[in-house]
Amino acid sequence: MSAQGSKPPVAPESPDSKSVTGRAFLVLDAFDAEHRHQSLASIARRTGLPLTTCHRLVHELVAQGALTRTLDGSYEIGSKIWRLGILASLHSDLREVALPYMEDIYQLANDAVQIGVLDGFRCLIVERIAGSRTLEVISKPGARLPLHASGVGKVLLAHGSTDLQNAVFASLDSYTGQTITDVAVLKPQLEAIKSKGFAHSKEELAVGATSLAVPILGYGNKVIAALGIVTPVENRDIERMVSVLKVSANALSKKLILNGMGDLNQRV
Amino acid sequence: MSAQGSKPPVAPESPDSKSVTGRAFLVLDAFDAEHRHQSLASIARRTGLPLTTCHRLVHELVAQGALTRTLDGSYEIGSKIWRLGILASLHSDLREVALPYMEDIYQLANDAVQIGVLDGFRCLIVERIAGSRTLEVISKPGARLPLHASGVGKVLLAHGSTDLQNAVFASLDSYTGQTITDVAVLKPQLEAIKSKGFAHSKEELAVGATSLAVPILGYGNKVIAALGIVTPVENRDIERMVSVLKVSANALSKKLILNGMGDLNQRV
DNA sequence: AGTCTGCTTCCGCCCAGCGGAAGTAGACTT
DNA sequence: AAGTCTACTTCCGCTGGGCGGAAGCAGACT
Repeated sequence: MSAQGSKPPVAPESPDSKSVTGRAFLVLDAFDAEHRHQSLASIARRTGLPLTTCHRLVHELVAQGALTRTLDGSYEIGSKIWRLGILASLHSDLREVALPYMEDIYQLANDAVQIGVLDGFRCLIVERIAGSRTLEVISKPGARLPLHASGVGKVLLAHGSTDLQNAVFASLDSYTGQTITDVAVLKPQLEAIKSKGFAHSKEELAVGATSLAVPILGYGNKVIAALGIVTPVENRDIERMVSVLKVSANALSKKLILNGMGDLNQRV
Repeated sequence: MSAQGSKPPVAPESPDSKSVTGRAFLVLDAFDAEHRHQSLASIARRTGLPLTTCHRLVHELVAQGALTRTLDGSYEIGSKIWRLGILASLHSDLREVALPYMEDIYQLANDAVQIGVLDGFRCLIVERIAGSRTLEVISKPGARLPLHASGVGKVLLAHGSTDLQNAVFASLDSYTGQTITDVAVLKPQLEAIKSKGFAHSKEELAVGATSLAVPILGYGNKVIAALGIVTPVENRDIERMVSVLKVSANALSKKLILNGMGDLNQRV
């Protein structure tokens, strides 16, 4: 271990199949929006666990109610996990309080509105409002967007620790031709986001999707979340939309602090 | 064990701290709506696990993102559990589809509207709409109501297997003076619910809360959920409300089957 | 009959998990 | 300032639960 004294950029995203709980969560992590129903064999394949081991774990998880077996024999996330999940402050605090504010913005903008928090080296989308007209992007609740290629992500990255930034800089994956993969370009942009108070992302994550985002502050003016909109085309009236977002974000910040929710802290 | 050949009424609710995953979920189960934030010691106390063991488990769970440590040193459910939870069909299928129908009912009734499914020997509340005016009952999403003392619960119980019914009959806890604790009273009522197509519960779970509920059908007319309203006082116009509920429930049933979601099957 | 792929049961080896004991840190009392 | 809480963390040797290869079972496709 060295990496210049700062935390090496490997840290998260590594459930580490060593411990039993590690393996159990490897199994659970095999499930995502595209793989909500899976056969035992599929889980084993995706986790890399030996079939027998996987079989035992899956059965234990079913016994716990963490997984459920459906009629066709495949497995899916069970009610216990759902029940526990709604106890997370992401859901019962942030989401609950933010929704009305998000709806206000939606009324004005008619574009998809989203709110996200820092989760490891990604931006976790906590809630999203979108009309049927809106393009169906990859940012449903629960999605984890890259920090360097989305409006909300950039806000969190700009206000994040240098440790976080360095870790992200170390692997700037490209998604479209517009994705910023050069630290020399990204770094000044993050500075601008901090000074101007909003982030802008033009088709950096998906072609045709442009986004604007502003920070939401908690105790001690610490950035605890990001609020943003995603528009299908380049929005001409950036200034106006930024104003709308800022007003809502300020109100939301105050409301959160007032309700004693000014510390949705992540990080281990 | 005997219990007349049928499954003994002990079966569920027993995570069985033997296996490691069992213990891990014991820890997670220590969290509920009243205990969303807990200290390590509190978790150890509530689970009955030795402090050291609990300490190790909690740390592993934090490393997995299943728990998060907050600023004040206490723990709460982490983002991973939340992320996984929204993949459960309860959330992404039932809840999503049912909400519009529930809002329709809310417009007409202006009482709390709720939808629940069978979860073990309880009725799990999947979603709920309630105005600020509405009394703050115990039935938030994620709550697990007794089957014999709530409208939605009774619907599920009435259409449940005899195994389920016998298990429930074995322990009819009392919540108010109105709670039905006598099988001889409950049994005919369940029959009536099946024939009349709706359940009625008058202050059986909480004083001042009366409820009406109807079944939601899936493939093969199997009851997969219950839709109900909770009113603060005895609703004079029962007939009308039952009609409204039945119309919505029918429409919802059709929609669910149409979308290929006619099998939100629980049970191990 | 032959050969898939997918799931389940069996069983002996061994290391990961266990938890008592002891140590650290803060808060509150005397 | 010494004493005593309660809350958390680290250490370490013992052992039983987890491990996973192998083999058995069931259906589907050739």
